[in-house]
Amino acid sequence: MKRPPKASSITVSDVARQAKVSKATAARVLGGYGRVSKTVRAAVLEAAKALDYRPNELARSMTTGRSGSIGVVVGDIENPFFSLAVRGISDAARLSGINVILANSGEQVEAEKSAIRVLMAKQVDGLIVTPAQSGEIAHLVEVAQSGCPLALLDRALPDLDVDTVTVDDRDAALRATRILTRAGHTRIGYVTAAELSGDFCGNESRINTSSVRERILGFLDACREAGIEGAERNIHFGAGRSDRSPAVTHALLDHPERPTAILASDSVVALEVFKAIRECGLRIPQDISLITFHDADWTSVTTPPITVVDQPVYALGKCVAELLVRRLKGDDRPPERIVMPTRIIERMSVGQSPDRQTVP
Amino acid sequence: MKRPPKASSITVSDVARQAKVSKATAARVLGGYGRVSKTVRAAVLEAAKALDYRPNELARSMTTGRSGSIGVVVGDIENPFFSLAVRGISDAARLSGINVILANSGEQVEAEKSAIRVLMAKQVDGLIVTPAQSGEIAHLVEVAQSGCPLALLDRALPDLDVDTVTVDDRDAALRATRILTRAGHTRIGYVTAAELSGDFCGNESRINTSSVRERILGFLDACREAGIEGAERNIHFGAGRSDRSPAVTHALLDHPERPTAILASDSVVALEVFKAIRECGLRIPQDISLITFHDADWTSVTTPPITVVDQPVYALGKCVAELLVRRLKGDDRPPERIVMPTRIIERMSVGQSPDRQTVP
DNA sequence: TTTCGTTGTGAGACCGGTCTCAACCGGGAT
DNA sequence: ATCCCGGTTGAGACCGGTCTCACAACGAAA
Repeated sequence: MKRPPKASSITVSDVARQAKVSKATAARVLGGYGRVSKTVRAAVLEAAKALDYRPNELARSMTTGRSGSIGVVVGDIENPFFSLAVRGISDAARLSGINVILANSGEQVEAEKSAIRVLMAKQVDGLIVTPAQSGEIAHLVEVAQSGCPLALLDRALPDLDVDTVTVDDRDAALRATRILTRAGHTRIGYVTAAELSGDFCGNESRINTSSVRERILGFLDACREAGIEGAERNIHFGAGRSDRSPAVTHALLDHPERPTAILASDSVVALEVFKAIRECGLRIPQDISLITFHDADWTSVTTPPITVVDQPVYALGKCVAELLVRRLKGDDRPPERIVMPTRIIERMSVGQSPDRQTVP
Repeated sequence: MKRPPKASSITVSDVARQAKVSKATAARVLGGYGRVSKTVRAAVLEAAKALDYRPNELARSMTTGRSGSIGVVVGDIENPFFSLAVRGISDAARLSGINVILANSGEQVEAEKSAIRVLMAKQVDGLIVTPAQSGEIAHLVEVAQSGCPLALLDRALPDLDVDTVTVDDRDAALRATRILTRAGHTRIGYVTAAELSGDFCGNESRINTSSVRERILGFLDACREAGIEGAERNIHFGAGRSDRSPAVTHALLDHPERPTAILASDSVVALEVFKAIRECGLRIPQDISLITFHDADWTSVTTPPITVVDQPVYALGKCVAELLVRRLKGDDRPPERIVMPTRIIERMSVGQSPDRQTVP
């Protein structure tokens, strides 16, 4: 307070004085509430223009209790999936005159908690979160209970009944995997960036992120359907942007029983896998087939172009934002859980299993 | 104000009452200023914990005049260049306990102005902007004059003397183009997403964005150096994410005198060009060579992998943010203009000019 | 002419913090 | 015993808005 670094700005009182009316009246016309006579309104407006008055949103928020902004906590803005979703969110928000405060959790619950704390302290009117862990959601429950509208993006939380927008992860994984099994693949690897606390051992309750779990479930469904046993052992965690990532993917490919097909959980992982496949001197799709979630722009320009699960990412973001905005406006219908459909874009990265070709 | 939607929260006064001290004293320990005896501090802290007190940052900002957040206005978050830069910014900001309010201008000056207005009204402590147009900077000048620290990212503004971080665009373009000219290319196209108001006609003052202008200047330098005439005619604007983009790139390639080499101004444009080249049935690098700015992750996995100008994007973001934070802390050295070096990563997308091969 | 209702305006409380200022306290110097 | 002093505390102003309430002015209805 000592040194207001900004040039002390024009306040309602200043305008009121200039227009020779009371602060209350000036505030009425400037704030656009209550009734004012035409003449006075004009006088105030003129004074405001002359003084170049700009309202202090902070002060306004202070009394109204509404800040006019929502907080968005995503796993990783750099992931094209999230940047596209964020654009969907901001576009929808802007349409309602709301702006977005963005925070990155880096998929770390602690960072997520801290971001939420900060955003709440900033009095955001609502929150959109892609929860990093479905195991640790106390902080989210707390938000919801505090009455702050909360919406979940891309990842559902069974125990948290709030507006949620996801895609049909399980079904998508099922369909994608089927493409692989129908091409005769029996050793199929699933690679995800998610980290696992402890060992998987086929116990899906260990998987903390709902979308990851659903996809794995869909993957296993398809494997089971095709009579593939022990598919659980081919699920690999911890790929993605971490330092360990190359190690994970290479370990996968160097293995004597390496998979003949891989399903990647997002485009960042897929890129890593794609690079690793090249480095190992393997060919797609002759030696190994690849399908990935997210139709990232680059997937269509590789040689061969890659078969993908196309998620309506922008719509996903737009949709949560719209849901949240509706809440802000006072809608109190029971929470919705919207599941958006995905479609598979078949390109050239899936081939017959080399196993099948050699056997007959 | 009628209906505070949030459950009315615990305030300093509540804590004070519970701890049986005055509001002032409670505020002192909660706000961490002034002197308080150990015993009283403990009592207040205990009361705060019991009541689950959380400070209202808005109220705090209100009196201090500092909001603890900075505004960032970028052209397009979806462009990997910007998302990476934004991560650099947020990482640096977080280290200083500052958070980031992100806004998208979509490269539209009006949207940029509006975003800045909103951010200023929200009392951000500082602003990082990638100005969409170097011609219209009145709003930025105003920000700077109002005493709000402002820093420019990726694009310099000669007439605006504030902290600026850019890359050596001109030199980078020169070096990249030289690679092309030295491979014998004489018909070289430069493709950028930037829009031009009016016709170019070789008049670089028409180009509104500094980085775009610098690059074009570098490009022309190299062409001139190689004795190529009329290179100006091979500069193409308006590619990128717009609807017209495919038209622009195709028109370029369908032209009878189509270039034998292309320099793309960013990875989004390059991807568009890459696709178009494929669709025209042309081969890289035999029929046409390609270099692009920004070492986007996909550029290394295409066939062939693409030669790029590698900009230190993350560092760029981190650096502006650090510069800005320094200002916030009261540093009043004269503004710095930092130009970061780029390097060219030569991959496989540049070949000898087919012209040269046929002639001798 | 009195009464009522409507409309426009001003005074001042309030939001939840920060910060100034004065009062109070006990102990050491005088 | 008196004075001074630093440490501690409480009262209350303040930030820049919003909003309640009281009141004045005026025209219409009774």
